Amino acid sequence: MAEASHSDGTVGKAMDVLDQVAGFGRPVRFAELLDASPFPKATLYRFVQTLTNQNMLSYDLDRQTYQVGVRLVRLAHAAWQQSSLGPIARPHIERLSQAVGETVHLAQLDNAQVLYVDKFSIGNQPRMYSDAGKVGPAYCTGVGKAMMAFLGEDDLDRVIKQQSFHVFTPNTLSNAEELQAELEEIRAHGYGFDREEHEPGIICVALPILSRRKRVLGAISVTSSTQRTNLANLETYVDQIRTIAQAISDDLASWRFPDQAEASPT
Amino acid sequence: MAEASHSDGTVGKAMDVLDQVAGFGRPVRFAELLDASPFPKATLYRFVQTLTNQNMLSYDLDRQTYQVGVRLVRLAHAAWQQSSLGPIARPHIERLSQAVGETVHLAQLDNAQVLYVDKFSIGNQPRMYSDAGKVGPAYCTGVGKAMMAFLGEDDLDRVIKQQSFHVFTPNTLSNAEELQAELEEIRAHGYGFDREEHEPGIICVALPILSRRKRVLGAISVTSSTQRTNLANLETYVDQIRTIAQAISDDLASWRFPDQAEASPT
DNA sequence: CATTTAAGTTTCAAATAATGAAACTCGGTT
DNA sequence: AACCGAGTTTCATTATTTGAAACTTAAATG
Repeated sequence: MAEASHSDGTVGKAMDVLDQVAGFGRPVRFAELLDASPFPKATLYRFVQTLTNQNMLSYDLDRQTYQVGVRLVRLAHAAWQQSSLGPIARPHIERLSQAVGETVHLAQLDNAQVLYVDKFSIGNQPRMYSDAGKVGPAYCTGVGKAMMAFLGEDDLDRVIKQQSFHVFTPNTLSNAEELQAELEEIRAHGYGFDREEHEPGIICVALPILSRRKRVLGAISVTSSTQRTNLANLETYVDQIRTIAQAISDDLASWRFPDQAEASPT
Repeated sequence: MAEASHSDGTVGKAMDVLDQVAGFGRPVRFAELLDASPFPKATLYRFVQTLTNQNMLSYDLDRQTYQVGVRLVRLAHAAWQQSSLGPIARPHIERLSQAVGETVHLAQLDNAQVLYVDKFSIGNQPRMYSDAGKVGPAYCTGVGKAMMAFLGEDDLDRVIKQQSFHVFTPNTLSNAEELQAELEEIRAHGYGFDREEHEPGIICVALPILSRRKRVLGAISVTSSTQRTNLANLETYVDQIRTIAQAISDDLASWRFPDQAEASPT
């Protein structure tokens, strides 16, 4: 699952351990972590101790398992509010979702992955953290490709190198060349599709959210299923989505809070 | 705002820096951090660099400001799902909220503070991360007092020591003795109120969620305003809330995932 | 446009903290 | 009673962190 760079000393390593625990997605024993860890026993042990002290992990005495700690929820509250498009975009995507009668996703790039920052579904209430915070592959999602298409050359190269090109469906793009060609298309049209590339039956149309200086801030998609609709029909939403994307970008700029880097470092 | 223990080496210090940035609640310049930091310039500088590399912070090149990074949102997604009552409790509190027609909060203890893990309001859609992840004082909220009342003696002592006893309203309990007396009451009745102790006009009734072994897992409250209702009326919900609290506890136990420590460490 | 000042960045030897092999402890087996 | 595996601690070695000071911008001022 491609851990981050090992070049950041002790703190970087500790963050890798955090990721590792989060990756399990369930309470995990020390020995399980050890098996999957590049660190020797004593070293890993101390990391886990430290992180637990810090409430970044929590330890279940009875079951002797570690989990990601609640301190992160608190920090994430700040992160979502400060560092994401979430709070600014929310009213817009809500309006869009209601206008088109489909599910709308808002995503940003985190490392080389798509991070879903918000979602508005028709009908059911949004599921708090169970949707926001989710990550997915960039090379086979509408939002992922829409963002990649508008990255600068260096960033794009780095991001492409980090794609796994795992094949999920018959339509999944399976190598960098196919992806590059697709991105070229998207750049030309200004929008892109997900043609059941990640999940069978799930399609979407996506547009990037760009800053004034044409930096990639995020992306919005309108998602549906092949049962409900088709690509040609989704394409009719493009103008509406573009308007919303523009509105979000404008809001961001005027809320004195614009043009954040996201989608660059390391 | 009471940083964590300084006893955890490099990683602990780095986490303190994270908290500090999160505490600002807005993009912040290096110099601002430096002013408020115990660390010398070069040291703080390197921390901020490292955290930025790690995507725990993000840096806005144009404005030269730091913010909490999106990687935290990803981690929090895992934390909320794994380490909180959130996913298990959600259907229950939704049902409760609809039954009583009032806002329901779900909270856990994080350090000595109340951390709101979920919320269900009547009428309006929940505001994702803007509610979940919020923290508040324990000594003057219904959920806070309900949890404290059922802590073990050692834990309780530690938590009380960390309360600030800031006076928000004429009804705010302003010292440890008053609080102890109130907790005694709550222990006797099995539930507690917030009598406009935190915000004028806001009242609630709260019950703890206890594990089989009587450990404090969290708390639920039904919140309203003095305009809409009064304490006597809220009290009529106690049985319903108790049933829900019990149901959450049972679900937790059967989902093989129970009795986590939360509300102990440091 | 030369000068000052503040903010941010880099350096480097000394001080400190991290490292990990190995030894130890403690339940639970065989 | 010896064994085993999981978890924990030890300690000399090694590598990282530390922070005062020097340096580099970039902007404000005379």
